[in-house]
Amino acid sequence: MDGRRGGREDGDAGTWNGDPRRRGRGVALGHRGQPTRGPRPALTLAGIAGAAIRVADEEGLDAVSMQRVAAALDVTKMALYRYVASKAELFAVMTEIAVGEPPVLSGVRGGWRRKLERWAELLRTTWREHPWIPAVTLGDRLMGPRETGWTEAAVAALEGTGLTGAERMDAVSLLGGHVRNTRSAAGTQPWTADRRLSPLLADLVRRDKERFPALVAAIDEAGRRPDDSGWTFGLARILDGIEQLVASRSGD
Amino acid sequence: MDGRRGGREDGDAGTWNGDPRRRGRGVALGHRGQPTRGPRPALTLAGIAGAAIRVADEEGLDAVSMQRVAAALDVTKMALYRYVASKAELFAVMTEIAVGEPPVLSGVRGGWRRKLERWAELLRTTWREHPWIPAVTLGDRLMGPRETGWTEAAVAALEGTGLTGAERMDAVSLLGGHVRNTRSAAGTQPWTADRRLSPLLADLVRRDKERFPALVAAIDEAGRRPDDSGWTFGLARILDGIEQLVASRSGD
DNA sequence: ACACCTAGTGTCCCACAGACACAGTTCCTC
DNA sequence: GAGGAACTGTGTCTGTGGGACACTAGGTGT
Repeated sequence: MDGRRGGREDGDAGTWNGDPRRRGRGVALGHRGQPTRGPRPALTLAGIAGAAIRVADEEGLDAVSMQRVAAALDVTKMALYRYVASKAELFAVMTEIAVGEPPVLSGVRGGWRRKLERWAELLRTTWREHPWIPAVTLGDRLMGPRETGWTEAAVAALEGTGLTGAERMDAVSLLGGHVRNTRSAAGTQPWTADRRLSPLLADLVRRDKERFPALVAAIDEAGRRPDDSGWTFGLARILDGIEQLVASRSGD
Repeated sequence: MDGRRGGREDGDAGTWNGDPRRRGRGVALGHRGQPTRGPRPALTLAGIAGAAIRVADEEGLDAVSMQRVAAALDVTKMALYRYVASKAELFAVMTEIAVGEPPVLSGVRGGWRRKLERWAELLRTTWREHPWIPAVTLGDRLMGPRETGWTEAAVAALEGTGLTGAERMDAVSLLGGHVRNTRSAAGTQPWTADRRLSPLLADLVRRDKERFPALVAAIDEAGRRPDDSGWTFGLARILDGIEQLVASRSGD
């Protein structure tokens, strides 16, 4: 089953050169600079990444081993190293493909706020389909052009607001960070743990009522809330904050 | 060197029972419920966690292997499993110890905003000393009592603001998330990569000026900025947003 | 003195990332 | 058309990691 090779998960993802200190040949996400000498490649970078993405989506990031991905393509693990210099690079390519083409916000009416709102929602949707993205995009790494394209779109939406360049970038960072947090923070806060994890922490909190009185009060008062409560709340707060800054700028 | 055992990194961290489905004996972060039968333990949970924390602080989280930690304590790797059920549990104990005692904000004058500001700064400081914490506190997991105590402190600061219980929790989540992001997002955004990583991405962005015009403009206008620019910006925006909500509530 | 519990050890297994040499392909050049 | 040259996928090997399990040595109750 699923023994198909390659897999055209994606047609053209631009010029993504992976780790250039290792591979001089023009490596792109598909056909590009094919050397004309040896046997034809049985795989494509996009196909490999696609298989890896499928594994990650279905079984989690930890299930993504070179072995596993290779098996899904009916190849040996070492074959993958012809396309990818390391597992880290595989993750990079996976990310670049999974984030998809950056959105076009010019069609969104209503000024920067509506545009950013839309941008954040789209990003959130994309990341929801690939829950492993937050974990992979953590720490020092290279960003691919599509990923950069997402940032570009958001920064562009803030042009003409009177914010400085640094402020525009910080604002986008802030918003993107919120998406990341609400996508990856399951269980990080006690109430989310309360909702989905063992009742252990809830026990701890409730048993030590005198130790966490404010928390107990808040939890009891909150009751059942929708899953995306933190998302909408934070989004509104952040945009309100930015709006206030924008207003103060145009008030000069 | 550093062959000292135990290590009293921490005196009393409360009742942290790790994974209770596995260990019935009263395991605390130090002396507690010592059985009186066999040979004296050569180690303590706190000592082990302390050694692991030291490794993580100095060489990064990836350097924390059972072998490595055991070696630092002059013990076999398997000896650690007498104190810890799994590596995940070791991480949990490390975190619980590393976050430290939650702050007391009652001494902070100036209302909830100043309190939260202080809270966030303290959290940030703590996390700065242990840069691995964001990575470890990601995903589903249990929160220890001290960690919960941090949340408690922040939620308590919001009492009397007119916010609902859910809003109080969401606000704290939002703030904590911001700390997490500005602590772990190095290289996640193109300009931070620009600053500290290879010039590769900067090249990409600049070479494709026509592809990322808004980004180029923002970067050029921003120039050199302090490292914590994103931090202070986001903090101010978030607090402004919360303040607006608080105001609207008291205006009812 | 003996039994019983307990702590650290030694040995084993499996999964994983990656190095490296090799064999089979395909085209370019003489 | 015959050899390379260049290249792709394979087989094999090493090192490192987490963890299971049986065992030995140490200490305390009866």
